[in-house]
Amino acid sequence: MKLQAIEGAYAAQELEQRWYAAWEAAGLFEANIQPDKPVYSITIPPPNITGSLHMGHALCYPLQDLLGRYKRMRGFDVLILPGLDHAGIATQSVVEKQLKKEGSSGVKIGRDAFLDRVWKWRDESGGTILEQFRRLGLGFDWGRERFTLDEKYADAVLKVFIDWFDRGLIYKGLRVVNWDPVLQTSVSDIETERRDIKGNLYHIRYPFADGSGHVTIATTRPETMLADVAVAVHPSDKRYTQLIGKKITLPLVGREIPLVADPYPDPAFGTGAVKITPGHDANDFEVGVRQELETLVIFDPTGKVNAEGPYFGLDRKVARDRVVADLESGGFLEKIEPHDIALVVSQRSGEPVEPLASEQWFVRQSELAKPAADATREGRIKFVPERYAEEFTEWLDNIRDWCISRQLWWGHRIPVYYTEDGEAFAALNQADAERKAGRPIVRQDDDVLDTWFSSGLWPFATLGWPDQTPELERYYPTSVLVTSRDILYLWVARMAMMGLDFLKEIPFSEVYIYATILTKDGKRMSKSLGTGIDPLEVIETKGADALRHGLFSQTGYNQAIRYDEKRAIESGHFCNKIWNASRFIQKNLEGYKGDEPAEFDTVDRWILSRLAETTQKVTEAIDAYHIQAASEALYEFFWYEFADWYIEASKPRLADPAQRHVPQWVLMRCLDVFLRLLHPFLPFISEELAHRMGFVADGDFLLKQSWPEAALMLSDKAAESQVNGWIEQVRGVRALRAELGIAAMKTLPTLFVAGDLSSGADFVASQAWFTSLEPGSPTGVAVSTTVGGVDFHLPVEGLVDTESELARLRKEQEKLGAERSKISQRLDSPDFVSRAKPEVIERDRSRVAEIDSILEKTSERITLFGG
RNA sequence: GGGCGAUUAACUCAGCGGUAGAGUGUCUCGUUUACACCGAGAGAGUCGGGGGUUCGAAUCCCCCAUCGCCCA
Repeated sequence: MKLQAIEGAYAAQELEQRWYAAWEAAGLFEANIQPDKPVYSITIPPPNITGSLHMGHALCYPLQDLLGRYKRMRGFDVLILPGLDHAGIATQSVVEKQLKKEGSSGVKIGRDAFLDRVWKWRDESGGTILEQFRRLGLGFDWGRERFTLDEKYADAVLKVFIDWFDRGLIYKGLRVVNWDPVLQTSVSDIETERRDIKGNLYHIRYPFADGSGHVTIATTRPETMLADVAVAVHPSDKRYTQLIGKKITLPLVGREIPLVADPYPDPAFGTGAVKITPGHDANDFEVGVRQELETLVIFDPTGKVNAEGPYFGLDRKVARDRVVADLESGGFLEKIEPHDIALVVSQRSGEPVEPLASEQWFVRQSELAKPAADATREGRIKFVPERYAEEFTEWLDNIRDWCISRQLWWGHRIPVYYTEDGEAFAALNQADAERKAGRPIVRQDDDVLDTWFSSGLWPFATLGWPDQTPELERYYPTSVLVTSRDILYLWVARMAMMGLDFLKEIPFSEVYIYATILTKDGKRMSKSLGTGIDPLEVIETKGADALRHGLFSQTGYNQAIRYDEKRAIESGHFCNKIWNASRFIQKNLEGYKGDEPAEFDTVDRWILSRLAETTQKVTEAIDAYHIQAASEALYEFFWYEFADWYIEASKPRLADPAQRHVPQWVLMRCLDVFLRLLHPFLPFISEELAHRMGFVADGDFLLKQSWPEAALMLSDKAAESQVNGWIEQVRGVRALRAELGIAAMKTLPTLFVAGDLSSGADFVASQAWFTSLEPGSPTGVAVSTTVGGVDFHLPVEGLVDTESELARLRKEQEKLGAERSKISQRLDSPDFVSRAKPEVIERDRSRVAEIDSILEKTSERITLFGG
């Protein structure tokens, strides 16, 4: 055993960087197919190549690191495969912005040159986030890093697309999609956000063509009336029954449109009559399909009016003002009411999304979703917390077809090739397409696939699929997916569907959804709002271990965490405590040989038993993803039991050469086991101390040590309850001292004791800071307390203020009296005595007896002080 | 409109049928040969409100309120 001195205060910075380099150099995180071991695998949620570390990452990835380290120590063959997502829109925007600065643009330089430019950006600055991951101490298999646009990965994407296309699951159709007029592409639902804004509800009169009056409709988007094709009312709405089928002359436009009956309008909303604009509203589009109406689109891809006439070329915002003004001057505007609107905004551009009917590629979902929903219902995919399973299956059961085309260049280009007459073939390349078509191909589809289409293949494409590689064979299905709630549908559901469809097996058996990190006052963390906290800054100032622990200590089955810097500071203090306790042990190893003692004292068995219990708790809590409980168990054991009591109690014994080998061994044993338990949580400080204490040899690593087995450790409940009793007694005596203003830790000569302390005398005397215990009562004035059936008398001749001592005793009397009456009330109830569990009744009875005995003594003491 | 979550000490959060807990902050005392990033002690809550189930409810059920998230 080789010790390296522990000196100075704990300083995270230097040791964290040093250890990460050593771990990586030693290939510690590489998965090597080890057939004799059970498998544990994770393919991490690939961050965007444009991403930079935020607090969500600082929780998500350390959680996976924790699980991986834990499983490795438990003897699993662990693979944690990292990688990056090409992030279509985000990346394209970054490069477009660069070009704009140079006075250029994608359109100017053309598709190929643009893509070269993006690849160049990716090689130079894409993926810095993976470097930042190393600062967090993440033990991922960097040699197996994957990227969703790798050549091999792209093959998997092609295969999936072609397969689905040939099976008729992929189709092209006219649908209303979320259109981003700035980025000029469709965006998926997840790429949009709702924002509640104050808007208006415009009531507009639509006159009947025959001049017989009008119907008033209410709308929040008057400008879209240019594309109206009907007005709808609910069939049961008596106000309109007589009018159904009449023709309406659309104001400003003059087109004749019908008044139709459809279940969509809510009679209670507005006037009950709704204008129908299938080209610019998803609900209206469905009405249009049902009512066989045509679809008009009046905005071009940039959001400007494309219809000939007075509004041509106006931006949609300007068009609204003009349309409203014209309606007003035409006498069509009945009123304008303030109205709250849930505006849908594109996350990427911040621009309100334009619902726009356009030709897009879709994947039929119901047939693919069913196996995923069934797998969840049957428990083959388990969610933690469980409540997400229902949410998940519900979504799958009501799934809508998936729009997979994006009007971008950066991504997997849709492998659809067209013949001159417009027939479409999905193929690996043009030659393959021509072979399939049996005639020349004139062009490939311009669009690329939704990024989620490729990331949906992540758990198996990263392992080499469609080839049947040894990795795929061994590590699929993966063990767990750790992810956040907001991509449950868009990513998790797709992986489940794709994995089940192509590999006939679920991609992961468990999904752990961790909490969203908010600011300390409960707001969303966002860079644009300036409410974000940079994890790297926390690492710089407090250490990655402190950051990890601060977040872990709040992570369980909750859905939100308020991050307060105080948590990381607190965790830093914990690190410091561990550091200093280790230093203390190291300084007290004189003559230590490392042999297990033949006999232990009660206090030794107490702490060893607590260690076993802690091991058990931590293990169970990790298995249940209740990381908070595991962190807490480690914290409480180390600080409140090991440091506060065992180390303190060991001091007198360490001073005695005849018996010091026993506490030395116990201290070392506890620290050794504790550091192993701590390692998955705080990998750096645990590694550093395990080496400095000589638990792990040079060139070896804590990660290669075995996880402690609670079942093999000493458990001694009798010792636990005995020492817990002594601790209570020490606390009672200390409180007495404090009441009298006697300094803590200032050793006093004698404490008188009446009652049976058994072998706890030394413990109580030393911890309550007395030189010796003497049986019986002192002759002079004393203050006294009774704990656990033992009376303690502290002689205080001349020290005590009679009045304040009387007050103290009366307060105690009152407190005990209140407790007694509460319990005896319970015991007096026949229902309680006949129905409650015997041990509960027994506990109450003995407590009443104890209180009575203390009360009796308290009265005596009051009398003694002349009360 | 539907669903989910939260509401516990001044603040941040545990506990989730059997005597209300922690950290931070507050007050008092203390530098003792691991640690003042420390130690000792104290004070602080009718566990959001109202019903119900139970011998017993912070904990289970129902209703309501407030806040947050998701879906429409």
